[in-house]
Amino acid sequence: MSKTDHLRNVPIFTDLSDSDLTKIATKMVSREYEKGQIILLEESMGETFFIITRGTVKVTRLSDDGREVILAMLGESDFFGEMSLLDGEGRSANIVVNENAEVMTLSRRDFLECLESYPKIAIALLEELAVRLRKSDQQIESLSLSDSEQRIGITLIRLAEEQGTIKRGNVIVHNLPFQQDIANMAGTSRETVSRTLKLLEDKKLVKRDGSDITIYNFSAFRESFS
Amino acid sequence: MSKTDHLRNVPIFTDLSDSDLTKIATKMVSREYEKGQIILLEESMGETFFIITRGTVKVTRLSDDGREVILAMLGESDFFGEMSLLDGEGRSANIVVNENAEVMTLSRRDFLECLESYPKIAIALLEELAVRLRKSDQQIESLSLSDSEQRIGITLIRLAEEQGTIKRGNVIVHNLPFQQDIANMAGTSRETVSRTLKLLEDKKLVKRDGSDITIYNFSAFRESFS
DNA sequence: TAATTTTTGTGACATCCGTCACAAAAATTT
DNA sequence: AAATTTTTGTGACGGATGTCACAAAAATTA
Repeated sequence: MSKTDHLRNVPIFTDLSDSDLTKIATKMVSREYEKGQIILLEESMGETFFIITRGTVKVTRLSDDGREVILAMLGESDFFGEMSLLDGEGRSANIVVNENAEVMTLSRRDFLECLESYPKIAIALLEELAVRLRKSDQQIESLSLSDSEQRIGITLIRLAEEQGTIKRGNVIVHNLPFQQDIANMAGTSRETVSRTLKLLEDKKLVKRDGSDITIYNFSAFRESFS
Repeated sequence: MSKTDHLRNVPIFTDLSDSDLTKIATKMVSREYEKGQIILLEESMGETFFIITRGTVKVTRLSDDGREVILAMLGESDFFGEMSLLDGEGRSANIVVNENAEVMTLSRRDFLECLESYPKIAIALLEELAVRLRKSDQQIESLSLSDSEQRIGITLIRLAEEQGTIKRGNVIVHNLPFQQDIANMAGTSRETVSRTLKLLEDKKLVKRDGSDITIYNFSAFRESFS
């Protein structure tokens, strides 16, 4: 798959013509990272825009005492690094490689140039940020109002919507993150995740098989965790 | 204060020339709302962009059982309604008038037209959304990792940064929201807010006087609630 | 295969904090 | 000023859930 092809799959670039895509692609540099590597820390400051072409990463924040919050899991065609580029502030989150990843990078200069030359990109990016803001709002609500079972259910839904495959109304998520990561996404403890997953299985709402999980009757599942 | 003057204070419009501002101002309509009124519900869907010219509003989400989460408090020169306009989804939050408010509105059509005609607005709006996303991320972290005392402290900091006045290193916030609202911002209960405010006062970190509060040594205060 | 490390499961316990109840205080209305 | 409503303060209580401890299972390495 060529650089141009990868770009075409990225929401904020879909509106562009092939020739424009190619023009941008030539400015991008490919790079690989291994599981566990921290991508943004090495950069002195947010100076780069990244697009994931393979693998997955965690967007995290760390407290002083080492506890981790996972704000999002990103996969192929997702992008990150745009925030610091936009508002000039330093990084607000770390990016930790979850599954060996390949990314394409664009320098600050070139990124901002893109925004100015292609207004469509700016508008598409606005849409994307709006979507993310919406998701953040939902998460704030669920952290504020829901108990741990609901928050874990909602986390499963997020994972399913991002990387699940549908099969007759059920959704299968392969390679579910470790319980510790699910806990860090749901704002709870690893032990509670363990107990709750078992609970959901007892209720016949999900079925686990190794690192895969099947969510039965996904739309009903989503409904019940509103 | 004229419409144009109001516009000039709004971050996303500051880069524009006076003539451009006036052009936009003519398309805007002023409107008043009273305390307690819900602004967006009456609109069938997100079809309007709002700028606050007086008063304050709460951005909230409501659960089915009536509990409220306050995502933000907005005041003069802040704006809202842009999210639905950008991604076409329905409202994700309600706007409740906190203190009698006057707003200027722009129709969907005109708003999107602005974005296309003035790329500077689009880029400034991107910056603003980036800032909001950052704040959301911080809030998600604090809801995930902090205990109620810290969350309330952080909420006080948010309020102070938005509407506080500095006096020799201390910050005074006038018209502190009700404890119930602080609780809904901090993701805790009203009773816990009552007890915690007293605790902070006992620790000589703040001083209350009616509906005003003084935060002593604000930078140290902010530091200690990181 | 064996050894080691990582991940998961589960009991016991303590505690933070939400909820309920009601009184005091403050603000608002009559 | 009196009455009413709203907001705040505070005790008591229980339960959800974080933490600790350790075993079992699974994955990885030797």
